[in-house]
Amino acid sequence: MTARRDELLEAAYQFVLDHGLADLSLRPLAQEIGSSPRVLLYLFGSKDGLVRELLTRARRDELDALARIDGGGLDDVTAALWAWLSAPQHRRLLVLWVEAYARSLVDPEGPWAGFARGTVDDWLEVLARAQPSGERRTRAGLARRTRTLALLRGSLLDLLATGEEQRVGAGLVT
Amino acid sequence: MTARRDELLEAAYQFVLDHGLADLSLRPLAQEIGSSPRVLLYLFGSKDGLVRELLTRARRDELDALARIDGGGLDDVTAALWAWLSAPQHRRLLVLWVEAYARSLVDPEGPWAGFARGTVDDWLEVLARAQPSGERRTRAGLARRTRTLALLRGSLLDLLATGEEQRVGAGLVT
DNA sequence: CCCTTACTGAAACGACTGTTTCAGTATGCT
DNA sequence: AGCATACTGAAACAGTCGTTTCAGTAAGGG
Repeated sequence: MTARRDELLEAAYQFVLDHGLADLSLRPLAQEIGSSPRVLLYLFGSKDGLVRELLTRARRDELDALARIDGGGLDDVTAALWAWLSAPQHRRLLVLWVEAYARSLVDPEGPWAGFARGTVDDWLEVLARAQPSGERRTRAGLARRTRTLALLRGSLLDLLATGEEQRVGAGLVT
Repeated sequence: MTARRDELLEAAYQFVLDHGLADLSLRPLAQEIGSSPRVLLYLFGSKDGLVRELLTRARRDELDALARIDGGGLDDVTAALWAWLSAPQHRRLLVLWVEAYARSLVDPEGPWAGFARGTVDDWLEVLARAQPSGERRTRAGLARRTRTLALLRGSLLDLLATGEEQRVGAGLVT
């Protein structure tokens, strides 16, 4: 059911990937995706409801990518993750990701609540699965995947700001 | 001259540290700092002008901190930088920093234009000064400080989301 | 004393916001 | 046939936004 809802959510998601969340407002969005504010409110309850679903949608893209990565040790997984993070076709998603992350730091209320915290856990879990089960439960193992996560995300921030894939990539493998 | 201007900018800066940039609007801001929209517009030209100055003000705090750090090799400087980044009293500033960073990624127009790019350069330069002049100009040297920067910033993102200073700190020194 | 400079108050302007009200249509089940 | 369910359009609501207009005060130098 609610086929139209899914369809509009997908269209809105594409719109948000192009324009960001910060200045999102219902009338321009509705116009672009061939709908109306009235309908969006009917289907999603409120603007916050819509934004919540958009973030869930974005998280799904992220989790799908993470799920596709398996096998190999921590270094292999790190390389695979970086390949995904640095792919040009994912840039829009990752910028949206940074925006939502920032927003959830500033005010813990609202639709983005818990986004930053949740995404840390998602990624740490993926990295944990890449560790031998012996190392996984040690304090050193936790430290190592925390470090790996920091390295990946710091590199991502750099890449998104500068676009210098070569320099950033070289830093990662050093 | 324009003593009142400096005074109001400082007050507005404190306000923004508490409330973020995303929902900033003139009337509530003016009320809180004992001014009026009229005066803010007169002194700063426009809201964008005010935001520009606020970001410049934030960057000054950042650069002051960076300037106070000197001496020692790259590892010493990294430790000193992390001590500053992880200090609780800087958290508001760093959340504001992430917000401005994200915003400048989403739309390159507006007052935050170039913020992300500029801050990468600021930090890379500080790290470069911590490298022996021999290493500094090599490709490997660039890669190493790029990596260090990524590590610091990725750790910062983690810390701001989770507050788990111990785990994140352990990841950094591993 | 006058005139410039710095600053301020009150009110309005037009544009926009999320949301609501009231009205429908079209489809498909019973 | 009847009726519920899903969806939609147009218009209005009350509020906020950045900015402008018109008005003024207070201080300091010539």
